[in-house]
Amino acid sequence: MTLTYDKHLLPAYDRAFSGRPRPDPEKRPAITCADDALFVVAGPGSGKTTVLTLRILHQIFCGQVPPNAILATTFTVKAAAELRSRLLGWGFSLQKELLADSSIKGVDRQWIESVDINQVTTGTLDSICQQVLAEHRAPAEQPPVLIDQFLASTVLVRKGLFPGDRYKDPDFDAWLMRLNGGGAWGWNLGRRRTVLSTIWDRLQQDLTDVNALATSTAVTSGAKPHLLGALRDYQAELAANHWLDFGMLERRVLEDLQAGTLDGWAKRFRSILVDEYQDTNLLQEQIYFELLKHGGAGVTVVGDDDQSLYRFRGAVVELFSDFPTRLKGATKRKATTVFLTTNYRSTDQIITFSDQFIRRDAAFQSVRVAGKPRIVSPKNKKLGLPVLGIFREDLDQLSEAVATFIEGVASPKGFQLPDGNWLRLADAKHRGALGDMCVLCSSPAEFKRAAPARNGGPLPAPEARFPGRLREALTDRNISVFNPRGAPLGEVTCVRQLGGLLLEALDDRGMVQATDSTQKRIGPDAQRLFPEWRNEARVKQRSDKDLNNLICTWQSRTAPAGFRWPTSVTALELLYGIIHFLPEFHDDPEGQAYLEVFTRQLAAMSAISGFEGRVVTNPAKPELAEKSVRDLLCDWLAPIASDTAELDEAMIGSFPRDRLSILSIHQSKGLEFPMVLVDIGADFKTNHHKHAFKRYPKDGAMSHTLEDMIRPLSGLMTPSRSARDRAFDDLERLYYVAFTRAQEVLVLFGLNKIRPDGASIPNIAAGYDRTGTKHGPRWFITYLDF
DNA sequence: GAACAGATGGTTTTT
DNA sequence: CCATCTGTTC
Repeated sequence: MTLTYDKHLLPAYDRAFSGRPRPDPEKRPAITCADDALFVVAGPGSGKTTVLTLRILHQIFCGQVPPNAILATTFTVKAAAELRSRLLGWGFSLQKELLADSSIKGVDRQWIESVDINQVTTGTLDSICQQVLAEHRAPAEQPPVLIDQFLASTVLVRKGLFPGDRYKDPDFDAWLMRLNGGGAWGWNLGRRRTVLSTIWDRLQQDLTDVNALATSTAVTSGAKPHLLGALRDYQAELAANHWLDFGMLERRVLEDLQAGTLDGWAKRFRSILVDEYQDTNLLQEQIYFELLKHGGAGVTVVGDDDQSLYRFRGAVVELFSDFPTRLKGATKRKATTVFLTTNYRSTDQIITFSDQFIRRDAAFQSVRVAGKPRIVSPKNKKLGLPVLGIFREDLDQLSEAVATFIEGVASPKGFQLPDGNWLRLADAKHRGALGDMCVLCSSPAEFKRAAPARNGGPLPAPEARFPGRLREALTDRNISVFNPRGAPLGEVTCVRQLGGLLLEALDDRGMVQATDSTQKRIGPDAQRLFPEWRNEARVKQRSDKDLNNLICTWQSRTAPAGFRWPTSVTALELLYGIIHFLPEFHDDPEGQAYLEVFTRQLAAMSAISGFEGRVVTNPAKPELAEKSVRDLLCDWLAPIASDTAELDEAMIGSFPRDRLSILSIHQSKGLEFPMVLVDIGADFKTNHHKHAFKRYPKDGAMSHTLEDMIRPLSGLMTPSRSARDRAFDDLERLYYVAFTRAQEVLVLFGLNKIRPDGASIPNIAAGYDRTGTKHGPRWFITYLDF
């Protein structure tokens, strides 16, 4: 006898999670279907992770698939962690309950006892590829080293852009600038590097190479030699060091799979499951197909084409929508399609609004999965409130109004709606209500980029954007904001203090910082920020005697009596010495994330600096000592100041309940909140062409231009839709994701100029379609004009 | 409907 | 900084 879903798994589920409703029957085929290729199209809030988890557990417990023969991948680190914790949590509970079922006997019982859920392979495809290459290499082969973004960037600049002053070539520069889609404003070395590395990554993702680019007509003849030279030199430098960057990592795994050297690994899988498949690129698809060709594994892909947001990373949504055809072409298998359309997340009003939004634009419908049904509420639907709208004349009034609304909703009394009813969140008695809401913006940045100086005068102070104004307005109301991405790292107070203390301790009086050779390597941002950091450090030193002692000891490099100052000491030791006096770095979740930036960046720079992140003190050779400090300034602290080092999303575990979170729509993917406020146009004062791409694109952006350039050279056909159409598709998906994060209350806000019932500036999110027609679900927006 | 003065605003996402 | 948008005036 084998165990079944209905007789064993569901009863175990009931006992394990008493009170939680069973997964509805709609999910049954997706969980239990034994076909060897399953295509699950899962709308927002339809329980994607539940289905994936239960499908895996069903395969293990009922299908007796060994856990180590299962591979489950997702798209982001965060999603991977979530899937793993759900899988282990449910897996152990169900295992325990199945063992408590005395009707399960003999070999079945032995099987359940032998199961070790831990052995399921989960992770992002990148992390899995990294592991595979480390574990399965030929005995004599040198293991490839995966390099991070910082090192890759450094190599690209030093080996790609600098040699022969390539970046100064007018033709090459003009071509890069045009691809970037902007003018000369803010066009600096960092931007040039980003454009170049985007091209490089795209070549990998589309399974093309530099040589193919040589035949491209999209590269001007003046730019071509420099473009090819830069990319080839970068490639050669990585090869010489046995380095792999992110894109090459997956490429290597694909090549090894094709060559058969990873057969031992590939053949062990009996089931491969891929979450968020709508964001898969050609390279990743080919890895999955290659794995399937190697063994008899079944495949399950889950996703929603309407939520594909990562074109800039090479995602091609057609790989998802055409999955059955593409799978058949590659492996002769026939996929079974299952739609999950019941949304358990949101109220009926929000579901209807979102559904009308995504179906409103006729030109969008042809890129959606064929025959896709609309998302619907469950039978016992919660009607909920209408979608609310807060629109005001200017940024000042808007931030005040939104802050007043948030304060009201989070208060025990609540906020009175136009119909007289009071809106308050369940947890309003405590400040916990703030954790039940979030503000979604296309960018959480609190300040605009600084405008250029006038006539050589001082830099004007950067102007606040909506998130910054909202923070001010909420601070006045005694509500704090959680927005770790709101300011560049170098502008965050605790980062500035820590950075300044490190600078003071390492480089007393800025002797190293001021030397000429240093100025070449420390970028302008760091040049500007370092003195400010030092000032803040001195203020801190004056307030803490012990901290001051530590810094002074380092400055003089003298040990207490009876000890000798070491000739070489790691900067990590200094870092931990200092944060001992700065409690926010161990107590506060935001602080911990910032500390992690310092340690990660130090580790990264240690790999390329001859001093390995150490401080050398050698009176006989002062130039060595100086060089070791310079390396730390240039490759450790300067990247933090210039925002090259980035905050790791995974370090921000959960959002604090007592603060209002502000996040980008991309960051909100996969999350849900009882109340969501979406910025559909706090930035748009005029119908300005410069921000048209954020609301009503004129034509494609860099990712679309790159697709047009590289896809004809790759195995993928040239895109059938225009760049402009693809830009619209992307924008509609973005707002669809934003709207469907809300469980109970959805609030749209912006300036009056984009107000849906009177908008004068074209804006996808306010009901326009790409032909210029304004549609509306606008009749059921309730405007809050208090 | 042209010409002018004053305002406006600058891409964003990740392994 | 500087191209382009908006509103006003002729």
